[in-house]
Amino acid sequence: MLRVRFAPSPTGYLHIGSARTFIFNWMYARRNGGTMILRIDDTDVERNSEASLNSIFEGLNWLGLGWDEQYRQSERLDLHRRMAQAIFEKGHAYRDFTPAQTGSVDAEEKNEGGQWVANAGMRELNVTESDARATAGEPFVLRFRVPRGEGRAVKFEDGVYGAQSKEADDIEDFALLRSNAMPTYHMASCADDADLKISQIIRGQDHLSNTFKHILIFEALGVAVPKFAHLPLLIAPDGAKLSKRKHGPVVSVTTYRDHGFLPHGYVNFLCLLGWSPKDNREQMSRQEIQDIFSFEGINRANAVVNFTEADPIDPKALWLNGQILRSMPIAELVPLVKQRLETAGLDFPEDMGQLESIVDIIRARYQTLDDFPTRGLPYFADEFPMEPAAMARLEEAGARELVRKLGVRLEASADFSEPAIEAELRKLAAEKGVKAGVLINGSRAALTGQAVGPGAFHLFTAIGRQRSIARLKGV
RNA sequence: GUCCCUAUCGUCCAGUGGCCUAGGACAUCGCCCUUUCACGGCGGUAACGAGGGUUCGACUCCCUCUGGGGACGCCA
Repeated sequence: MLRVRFAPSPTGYLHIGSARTFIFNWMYARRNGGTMILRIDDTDVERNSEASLNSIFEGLNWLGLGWDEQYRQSERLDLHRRMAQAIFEKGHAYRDFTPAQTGSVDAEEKNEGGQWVANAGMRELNVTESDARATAGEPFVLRFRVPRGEGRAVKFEDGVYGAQSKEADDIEDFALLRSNAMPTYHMASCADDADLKISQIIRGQDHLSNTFKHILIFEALGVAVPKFAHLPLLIAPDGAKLSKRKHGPVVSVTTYRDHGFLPHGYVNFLCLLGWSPKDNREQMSRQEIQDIFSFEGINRANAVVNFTEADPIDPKALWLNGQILRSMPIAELVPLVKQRLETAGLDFPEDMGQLESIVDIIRARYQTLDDFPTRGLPYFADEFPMEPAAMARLEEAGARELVRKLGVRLEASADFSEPAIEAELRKLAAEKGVKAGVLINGSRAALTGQAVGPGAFHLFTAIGRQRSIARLKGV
């Protein structure tokens, strides 16, 4: 039975890279009829926060993909400790009584003298002394006894990166339990992976070198070693790993949501970052992606998420979202737009058909949900700004006067259908000896305050009889 | 510093020794469509990091270098 997991730590909001890891896990599980597990890795009591836990769920729920089982590591500490104890009893771990380092070790200091593998003397401590000091209450950290000096290599086959190998001598004696008896990430993660029968671990490439340690743990535990697949990292335009401190809120999933992205627009975009269907397809439904998702399509090099300080959204993501926005069933789009309008405190037609036709007319030139309450303001409110370019349209060739006149005529006419309006407009233009364009552009300016937009005749019906006439006469 | 990963247009991908005069998409520039704009259509600019091999033939395979990323915590 195929089982995969996504294991975020609640130490910040849902990161764009984490979201992609979640999506790839999800696609892989769904593609292969497996089980998707959400596991909250909250063993770092110091850094965990309820707020970030909420924001992770918020982000995940917005993606709308869901999961099958859910766990919290903090509720499974006994299991972690039991497994650590088992490793210790088998002789694969030892107590290290070296006092914890105080303060944060800065990078330069840490790198002095090359790689650290173990604290002197502790690995060799005999059982009697170790037991005595532990019984006396001296604090210790439990470390894995990495097989050393045996010329042993740890190997595995990565689903994305292929054959991987590392000399055990190059792996340090990593910690399993802290001196406060809390499991470390390595211990908790492996214990849970074993207990939850995770069969395939899909995670970021930043864990590639941890994998050798994890294999050591699985082996010491005497359980089946899961398969691994590591994903290339998402990096910033400056080449650095995406971080909140350096790159700000762009790394958060909520940034895209708040900019009016469709959940699937975001999912689609993220899937294209580091994965390819190999046939040049870009816009794909969830089902399409799910049907062909495989590790073969995953690239090995890191991918840059394109953004600038001024514009936090990747242009390709924006384009993709626009494509989806204008091609999705209108009935699915309207509720999302409605919600957006409500949030903005705007009015919209009660009549579903009317609302649908407005949305359908304007969505061709919009890219996000956010465009409806902003650029689409004139369609949902009577107060809207008159853009300078629109104003210019009204100033030329007596347009303003003609537009008013058109308003009067339309008011007098019972027929407010598009053909009738067009006929009326052209007739008026002919009478006054001006080009129809003057009236068409003038009307658009009067109706929306914008110099650009949908075809003018669609506009009248979208805005509605009452409003249109009032706006024409009021210029 | 040690170890691991990686390298095609500005960006995201395609390319698994001859189909490559290197393809698609975004962005960008131009034209068409549109009495506006967007959508759409057509076209342009734009890349195999460097040096060695292997081979009849390298973007593709090997080595070195260089660049980029990651790991090296009682963080995850």
